[in-house]
Amino acid sequence: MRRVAIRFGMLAVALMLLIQLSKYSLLTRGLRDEFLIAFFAVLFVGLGVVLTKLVFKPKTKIIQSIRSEEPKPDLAKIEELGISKREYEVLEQMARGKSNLEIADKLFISESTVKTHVSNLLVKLDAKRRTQAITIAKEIKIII
Amino acid sequence: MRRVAIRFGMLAVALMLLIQLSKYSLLTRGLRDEFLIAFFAVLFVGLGVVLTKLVFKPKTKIIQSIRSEEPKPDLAKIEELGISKREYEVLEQMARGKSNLEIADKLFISESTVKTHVSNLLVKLDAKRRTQAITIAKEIKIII
DNA sequence: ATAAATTTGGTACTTTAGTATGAACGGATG
DNA sequence: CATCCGTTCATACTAAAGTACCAAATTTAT
Repeated sequence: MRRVAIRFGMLAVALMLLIQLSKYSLLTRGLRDEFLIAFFAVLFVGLGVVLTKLVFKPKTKIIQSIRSEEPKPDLAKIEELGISKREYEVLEQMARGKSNLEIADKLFISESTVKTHVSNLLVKLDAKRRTQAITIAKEIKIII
Repeated sequence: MRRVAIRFGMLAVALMLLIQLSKYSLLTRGLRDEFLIAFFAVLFVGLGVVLTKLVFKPKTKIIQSIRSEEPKPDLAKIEELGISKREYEVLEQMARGKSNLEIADKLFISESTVKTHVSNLLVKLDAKRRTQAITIAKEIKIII
């Protein structure tokens, strides 16, 4: 990346030197206006490069912003489907591979209640099985 | 790639033209040295900025490279766990919310065979349920 | 070619998952 | 205050998932 700038600078210098050589002999005179300008040209181009790199350097933030696009559950769609808080909690545990009994223990409710919630979720997500409910929920981004 | 070369060529030509202009231009004749230097300083700094932005612009490619990090099933881990091709096919269908019968129909085998494959997968993935197998498989990145 | 692993399939069984239905409780709302 | 909604739970049932054990055909490797 940086090499490109360096190479360009070196090439510019070499180019201008060739121009000078083609027109005048280096031996006849010392430094001349063209050479001075060329020197400053390269110098300030390099300065511009460094400045730009300093100003536009936050690449990590760009990456972060890209990555932070996904971890957002679509709250609007959750409401749209009429999924309640408790149902959503069950859905989250379900998506983590928990059984009905395990979910019941974690949420301090009976397995019957979990079954009710799961059944409601299947209807609301238009799924036949819990595995399908999970894939659908991830597709419509109501869970991550 | 080719564009960079073309732009470089064009910029080199522009640079030389500016050198020539500084020598013979009617516009710059009456101006003093300090002003001239300042003018070129700003000009070339701007040139450096433009150049850098052109050279370092491939943001889309960076994004692609970031995104292309994930869609790679860890083939090494699949072998490590001793998961066969057929078992992996079953795992893929399973992760898409398919039932054993649906998987059987899709892979042209009996439901019994699917059950065998699923059971083997549960052992190899150290899971108690298919939902857990899916989450584990995604965690260790053998499926996307 | 023989051994080893994969793939396939079956039967019989246990365990989860899911459905249907009913009921009770509390909070919010008009 | 009556009603709707969400949450809770139970029973009884059907369906699907998963286990265990066995067996044969096929592929792959040695």
